[in-house]
Amino acid sequence: MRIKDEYSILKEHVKEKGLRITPQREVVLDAFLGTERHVDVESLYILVKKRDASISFATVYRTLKLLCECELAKELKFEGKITRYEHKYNHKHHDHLVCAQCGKIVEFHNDKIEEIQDKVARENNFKVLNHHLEINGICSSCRN
Amino acid sequence: MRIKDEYSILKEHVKEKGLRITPQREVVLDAFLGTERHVDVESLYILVKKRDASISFATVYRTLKLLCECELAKELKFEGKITRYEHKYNHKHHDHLVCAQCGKIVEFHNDKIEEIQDKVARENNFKVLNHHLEINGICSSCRN
DNA sequence: GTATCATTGAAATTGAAATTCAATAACGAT
DNA sequence: ATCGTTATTGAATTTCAATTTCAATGATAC
Repeated sequence: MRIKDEYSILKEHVKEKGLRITPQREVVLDAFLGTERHVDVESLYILVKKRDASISFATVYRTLKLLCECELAKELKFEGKITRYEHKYNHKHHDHLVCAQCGKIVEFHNDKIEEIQDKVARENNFKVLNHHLEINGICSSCRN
Repeated sequence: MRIKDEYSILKEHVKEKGLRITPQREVVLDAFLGTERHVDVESLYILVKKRDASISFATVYRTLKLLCECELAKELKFEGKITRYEHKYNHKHHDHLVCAQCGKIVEFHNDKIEEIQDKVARENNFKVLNHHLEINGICSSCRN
């Protein structure tokens, strides 16, 4: 079985839901895949507009929802910030360091933290669905 | 120096800001201190109303803001949930387990996690301001 | 007592996000 | 290709939490 690309994943997902791939949805997908990570809806909307000015905010929202459903995208809600979306396909789980001043986002992963989280959940008889760890601070550039 | 009680802390804080303690603010403080933890604004408003029906939503919001400023309260923004407030005075830092089904909130603290977080931040040249760790899952009652 | 300034409640506003709706476009069956 | 069905679209509206405005009121310092 070959590795499915993002387009096929979305196609399959919408098919399963009895929906369709449309030119608009393709544009939103392309724009999303073409961005750097952690894009917000507003910025993505602007990028989408560059490719097709007739596409609405609503369609961007709706398509992002579809992308999240099929795990091409992941919604990120940092404290006090607006919702962002990052690429999820072919990306391992990770947490984030966020600079409170410039907004810079650094991804990190730590097995030990994951492990302890699972342990804590187990001790409290919780079945883990997901977790959110966000460290807010000031990055080195902003400290100079 | 004797331990200040919550009332004195608020009093001092508003004084510093050139503001005043008012009957309404006292009622909101009392209601907040009298609740269980993790109260949302709506619920607190209802509790406040029981003591003084003339107090408005705006005053509850404004007073909660004051309580957060002087660290009597802490704002909690769990993913996809409305803002909640917990008692902060005389309470150690902790993280939360949240049941996705019944909303139950369990507090926990783990030194090792804190330690690793600091290490990760240091490695990335971030000066930590705060962090937010939230584990979402299903509690034991909801699994039965 | 008076001038000053914080406080209040009601209502309006904000801002992000989601939804409604009539018009349109795509699909499957024939 | 044509038809009927059903998803999709963009514009506008709505939702919802949260905040702010504003005129009236109340407290404080002098």
